[in-house]
Amino acid sequence: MPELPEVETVARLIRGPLEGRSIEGVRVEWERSLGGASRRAFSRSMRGARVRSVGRRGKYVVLALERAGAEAGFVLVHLRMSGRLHVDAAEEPEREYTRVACALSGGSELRFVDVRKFGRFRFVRDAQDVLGELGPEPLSSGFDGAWLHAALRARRRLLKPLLLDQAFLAGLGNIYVDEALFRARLHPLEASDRVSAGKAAALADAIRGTLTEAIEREGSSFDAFYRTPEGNPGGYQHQFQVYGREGRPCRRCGRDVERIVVGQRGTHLCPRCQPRPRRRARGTGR
DNA sequence: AGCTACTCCTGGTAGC
DNA sequence: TGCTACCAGGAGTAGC
Repeated sequence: MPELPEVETVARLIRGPLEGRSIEGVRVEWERSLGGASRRAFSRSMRGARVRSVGRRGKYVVLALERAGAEAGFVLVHLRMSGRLHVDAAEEPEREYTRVACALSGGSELRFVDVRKFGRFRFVRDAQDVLGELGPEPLSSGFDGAWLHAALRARRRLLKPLLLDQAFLAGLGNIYVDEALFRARLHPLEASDRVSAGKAAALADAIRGTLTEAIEREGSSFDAFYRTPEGNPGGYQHQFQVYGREGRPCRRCGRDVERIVVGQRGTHLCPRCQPRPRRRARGTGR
């Protein structure tokens, strides 16, 4: 599933072919991919605009648009489970499951392909309306052990659901949360406000390290869905320590990796490296 | 405040 | 072989 490293890879690879191109026409095959806008309104907003820049915030690919050199809104693409972006020559055969396509100057086409239809290809006037709700970027300079420790203590939540909360920290999904918690030797059911400063620092390092290494390998292709815009699978799935490895030996200690369910999410951990938290004593705190 | 359950979707797969 | 039932999963929402 595309998380921060996959989205970063996509943004980097479509930047070259997209920046500076004008949008000459749009085709909408599945209207709900637009996230509420009508085909007509979407078309009107897009047609004639030029792609000024391509970036990423959290799990969003962000296209900044301009008209006559002035800001003209943004496209926010969320790939969710099965979304992909490709820039193809217009004469290339149609891709199966294409939901939205934008014809570009120079004879290419930006194609949003999404088997499961959960992804979104939205036009917004003000990107901050959406991106402003997100927590900090884990690879930004402001994210470190001290920040994380304070933020964890300000909440009373289970670690895993909190790290998946995009308003808390932007960009992590199911895979990288499991990998980062393993690396920091923290159990996913640990209470956020019981994580020590030292453990929080280890977790911050684990998050940054996992994401950085995954970006270097162009993300993870655990299932058939994620491919880079060039059609290649990522390579980080070969580095997984726990995700998808239930019943197989922990690479650190040899104990079988376990799979539990936390907040309706499949969750992978080594029961020896990540010991179960002690139950909070009744009446503690507050 | 934070938790659970449900919804959106479809290809793949387990079970019969 | 061919059918059905169920599953994964990010995020939004409702209800407790």
